[in-house]
Amino acid sequence: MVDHTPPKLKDVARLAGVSTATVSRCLNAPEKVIDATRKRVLSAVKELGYMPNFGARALAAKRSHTIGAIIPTMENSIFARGLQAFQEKLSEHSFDLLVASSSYKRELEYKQIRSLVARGAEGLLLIGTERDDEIYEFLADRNIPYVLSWSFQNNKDAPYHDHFVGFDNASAMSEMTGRVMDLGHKNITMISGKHDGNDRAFERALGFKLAFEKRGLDFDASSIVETPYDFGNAGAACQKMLEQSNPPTAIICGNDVLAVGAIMRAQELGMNVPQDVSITGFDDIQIASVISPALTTVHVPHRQMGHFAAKTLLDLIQNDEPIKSTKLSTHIVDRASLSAPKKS
Amino acid sequence: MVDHTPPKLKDVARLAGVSTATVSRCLNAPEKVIDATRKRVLSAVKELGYMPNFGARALAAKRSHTIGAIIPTMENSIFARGLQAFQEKLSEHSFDLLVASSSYKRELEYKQIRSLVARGAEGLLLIGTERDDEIYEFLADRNIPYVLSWSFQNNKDAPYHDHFVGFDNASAMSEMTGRVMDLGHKNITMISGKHDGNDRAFERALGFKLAFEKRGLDFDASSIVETPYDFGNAGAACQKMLEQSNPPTAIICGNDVLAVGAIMRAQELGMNVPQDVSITGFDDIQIASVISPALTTVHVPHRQMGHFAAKTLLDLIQNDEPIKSTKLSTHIVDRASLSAPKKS
DNA sequence: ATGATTAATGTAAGCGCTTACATATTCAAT
DNA sequence: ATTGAATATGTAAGCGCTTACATTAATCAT
Repeated sequence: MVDHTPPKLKDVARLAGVSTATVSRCLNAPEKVIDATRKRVLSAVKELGYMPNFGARALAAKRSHTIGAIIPTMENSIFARGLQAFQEKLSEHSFDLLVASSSYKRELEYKQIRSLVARGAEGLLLIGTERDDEIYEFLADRNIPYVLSWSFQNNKDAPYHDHFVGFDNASAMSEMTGRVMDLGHKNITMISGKHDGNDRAFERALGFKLAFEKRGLDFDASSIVETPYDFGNAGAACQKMLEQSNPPTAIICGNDVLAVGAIMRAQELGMNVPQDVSITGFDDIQIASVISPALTTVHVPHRQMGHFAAKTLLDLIQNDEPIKSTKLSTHIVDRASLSAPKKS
Repeated sequence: MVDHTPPKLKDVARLAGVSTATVSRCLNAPEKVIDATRKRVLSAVKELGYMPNFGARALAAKRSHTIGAIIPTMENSIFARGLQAFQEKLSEHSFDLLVASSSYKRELEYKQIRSLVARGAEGLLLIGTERDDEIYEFLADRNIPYVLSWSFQNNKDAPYHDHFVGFDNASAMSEMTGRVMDLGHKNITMISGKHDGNDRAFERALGFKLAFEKRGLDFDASSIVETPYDFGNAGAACQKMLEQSNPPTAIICGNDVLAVGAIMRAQELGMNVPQDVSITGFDDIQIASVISPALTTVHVPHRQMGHFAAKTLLDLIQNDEPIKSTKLSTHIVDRASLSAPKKS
């Protein structure tokens, strides 16, 4: 029968003939231990297959080497990619990643924030800004660093305004809308993701509106329709728009999934994209280049965002650097789903 | 200045006028405490905003309420979906999820397995079987439950043969290959993912071969080419096959990403899929239904797998049920990329 | 050589919980 | 009332580490 209790610090100390303090130092501050003893200790560690107990270590040192992330869902590839990059960077610095998903539910997110903090997360990655002040106060009270990602806002009054590692959804969408207008489209509508609890969706819709205002054009609020994040709903929204008496010549979508849903439906309805109707996306995920016609969309540097977010958090925790937002840039990827409207 | 040290169990006890033991019981075994006191304690907890310290709790109770998952990468949507489902189920049972990604690197995976165990993971989700016995021994030694997912094998000698929650890659692929043969294809090749460290890829290739053997057909090993997991490489492999003197009428791909890469390249080369060449996939991810022609592929119940894996692990940990494999079933989704070969 | 510094190691006091065990309280049955 | 079992609560000993402080060894200037 094998011994089922893992070796402890004390066992290592005994085998190496030193005190537990010395073993601990070997592991956490090797420079404080003379070469000869360190070698002895390390070989004892190896011989016993010793691994420090996390709970004990966290308790004694008040450090967990853990960072938490709460994302709406991993199934959305934009988050998955960012999270992957985030984790890679953390791993480089031997931090572990605790993941929770909120399914876009506000209360669930709060619960999870609290839970991760209670679990000793030394920092948090959060998506967007839509949450009660209470939560930001909680984080501030406990002195827990956090970054807000996939967003960027300039509201200097907000308690979190310097915590962004993201991009400006509104101006990116405004730029895309401007591009569409420049091609001569006059009748443009938008299929937007649900705004509730999702400031990215809201900001993108805002950007759409901004483009009209910037050019002094009339903006009709009913040109935006909100719909859940999937092909079917986007398709339905698209069909409704196309079947109006005065159908749009361009439909701007809040993200690539909606855009793909729209394209597929438009094609099912016998329309030609982009000749009959142009359709644009946002995010530049894999399907954007697979769909035919390939999707003209806004490229978002998801991986870069994950890396930066990790770096920022690590700097805050390890080097005590002050928090500071960083704004990443997006750009439009020209593909085939957007063209000038046909003359008629 | 606000108080920066969080409240402790002792503070709650003092405020409620009870001992720390009673508070602890209120939180962990409420039925052992009389209603009146429990109410008093809970209101004290709320008033102070108390949350138990994870490290201390883990240390004292020798329980972490944490399960670890090591997946090749979250960027692959098949894993992301499964992981999401896995996490949801864990969350229902108030277990937290610790995630690490191995980037398909064996040594990295070992390191992470050890690290997660040291962090007190009470169970582990692992992908596939390709690893040294040493690791399985380590897990057995420490008595750490684990499940192997995305695979299913019947090798009764393997130390892990009863730890599967997955599906049989080989027979699923054999079935798909059979389907292609039934349509009359004689010259069939396969684009496979890299086998090294990836038993799923290996098993799928094996299934391809099995289909030939099952029908007593000659199998030419050179009909399978291994290629990295991306559009470009799949496209290159596809092109090479198509430019042979005797090109295949059907190309079976080890997964949907490879299949999509192949389809796109075939179309670029001016070929018509499926008239000139049929192409099939495996996994049934989102792009499979977006690509044109829509991909005929093997549907894998990724979410179901995640749920089951979580359930299995939870049963092992909480109810001490014995480990037992469960085999999920896959099925072929008929879409447009596969048809009979054209007469010539 | 000698005391003063500095470097290496040891001693032991927690970190904030859980839980076995001891004690106090309740309550049914005599 | 009295006893005893059952129930509720309290006491205090760890859990396995880190680290301030004490001690000892090594180094150095004089």
